Amino acid sequence: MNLFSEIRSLVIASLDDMARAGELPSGLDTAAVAVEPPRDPAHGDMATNAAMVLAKPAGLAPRAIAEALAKRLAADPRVAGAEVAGPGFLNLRLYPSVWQGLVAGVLTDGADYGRADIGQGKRVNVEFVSANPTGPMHVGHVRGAVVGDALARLLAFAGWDVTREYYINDGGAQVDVLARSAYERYREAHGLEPEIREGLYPGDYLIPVGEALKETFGTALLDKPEAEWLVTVRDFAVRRMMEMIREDLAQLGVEMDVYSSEKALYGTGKIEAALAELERQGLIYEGVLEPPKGKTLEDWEPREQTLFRSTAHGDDVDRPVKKSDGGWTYFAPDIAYHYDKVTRGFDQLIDIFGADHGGYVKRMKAAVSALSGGRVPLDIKLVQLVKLWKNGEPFKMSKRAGTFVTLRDVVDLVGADVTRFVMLTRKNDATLDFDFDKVLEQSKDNPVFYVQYANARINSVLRKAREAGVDVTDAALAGADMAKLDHPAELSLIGKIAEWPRLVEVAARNNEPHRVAFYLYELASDLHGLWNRGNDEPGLRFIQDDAATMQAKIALARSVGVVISAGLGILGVTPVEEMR
RNA sequence: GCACCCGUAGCUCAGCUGGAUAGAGCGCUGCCCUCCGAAGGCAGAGGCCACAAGUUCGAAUCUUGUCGGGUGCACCA
Repeated sequence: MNLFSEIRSLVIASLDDMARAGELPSGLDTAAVAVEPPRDPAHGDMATNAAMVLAKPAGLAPRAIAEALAKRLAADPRVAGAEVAGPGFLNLRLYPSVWQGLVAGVLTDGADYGRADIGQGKRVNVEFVSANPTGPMHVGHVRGAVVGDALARLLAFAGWDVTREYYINDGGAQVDVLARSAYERYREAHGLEPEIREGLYPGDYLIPVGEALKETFGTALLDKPEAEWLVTVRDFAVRRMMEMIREDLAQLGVEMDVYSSEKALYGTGKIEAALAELERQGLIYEGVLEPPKGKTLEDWEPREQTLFRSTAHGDDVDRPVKKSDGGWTYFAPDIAYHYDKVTRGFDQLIDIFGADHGGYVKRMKAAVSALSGGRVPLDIKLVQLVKLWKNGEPFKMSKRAGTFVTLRDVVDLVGADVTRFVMLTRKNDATLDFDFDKVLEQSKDNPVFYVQYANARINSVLRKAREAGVDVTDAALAGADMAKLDHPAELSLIGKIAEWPRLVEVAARNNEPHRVAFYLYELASDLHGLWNRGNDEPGLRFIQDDAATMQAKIALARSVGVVISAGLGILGVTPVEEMR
């Protein structure tokens, strides 16, 4: 059930007819022909730009095409009117019965209403969070986690085969720091004074790791040189951190399909294989980089390094893949990891990065472009900072971690549903203010509440109707006499419902789950608006004396509920039945 | 110095991958509130879409430049 695409099909078919009749040249590209809801309701129900898009390739005046197209469209039983307007817009009005029929369609489709197949089953890999396994997740990670997960749900709803993936950075120096920090806690567990030197991780969350080390290894690791315990303690601590992170993610309702390890790339030939592929393409060479201009590097000295010619794929400078001591740079395993994703057969890759990694985008895209021969597009979404506020002041400190606010701090204070919704009330590249007081406020300017409240109201009238003896199952409601929904305010609400499938497609095509949150707010607003009008105009209330009328009104309310549930499902938010 | 992101109402932000008279919430002004479900409702004022050129039937949206804010810039992930 997608009214806009149905009418678009009608427009395309009519254009084909015109071509056959010689009114248009044949073989015109109609890809840019759109059927959209007009901003101004006075412009009818739907507008198409067909005439303007085709005017130039057809060599005809837009208004001439529009006139001819209007004539054909007007012959369709769904079309009540087709008028040419402005520079060549074609405004369509549909018979109310078409809109009314949509309500039944929504109730029949149920949770599948709005589901799209623009992904055509293509395999997409969404990599997100990928927090270092050195501590609990903090707010900075939360937004990335929510955006990534909601995007994954959105793409699945739009017809992609989605894999959610977490890349564990367990191969670098920071996990050695973790090991040393955990070792001090291990000593502490044995009653020794821990030395949390500068540069180690001071958080309390390592205390239980120290205890666990003591339980597992007893005194065996005490008073030994670092070389003897480092690997053991590191692997142990990383495993514990990943367990903790999984629990953190579970608190948010995020579940990964795949965890990939950076460490697992070393010594397995995977890095060498990825580099060999680049080498084969002549993209690896020994060279010396220019020092960055305008930035003073006191210890700069020209050095010959192994470089990846990323400039051949759109980067600004070539990037080193080997350090001067011969070891891999951090970029090398990342190349290998993305090569791995490519070879696993994904048609499309998406990375969610923090905004501070913006400088990393071009080189990563260059690598994927080279390694996939340009076949696999990589989209990188940068997620901006979240500023926390509480009692009108910036909220910075955590009881748990000492220096940063953790995911659990946030979820404990406001709950997972509120956290998720609020994280999606800005587009990903805009900074977001997260005010602990505001997000719990029960008012119109709190979108979470406003949308949930709409759903609660819908459930409320459903309950009342059920008590009044109306069969409120979707199947029964779908059979209601929708002709009763003839008020402009009701038809306008149906119009909003009709936009849902389009919204899903646009949001998915742009990888922008926040659009769903904004749409839900608008939909809720329209429902509340109709509800409020019912205060003055009893005829617009959902609860009616006449059973047949009530059934139709309830069907409308329920169809809004269907969309709210589907939309919240994409955001990963549970719809509430009642406001406490 | 270079790259990327951003600049839309007093404030916080949407804006459909180029469409018609640019929207929402807050704040402000004026009315209304014994109404299915309270946590308000209706209406109004408020804009050179940072600025300047360009592309075309048409630009907040695309291109270039300027200004302003943020982020990142061998051998740390």
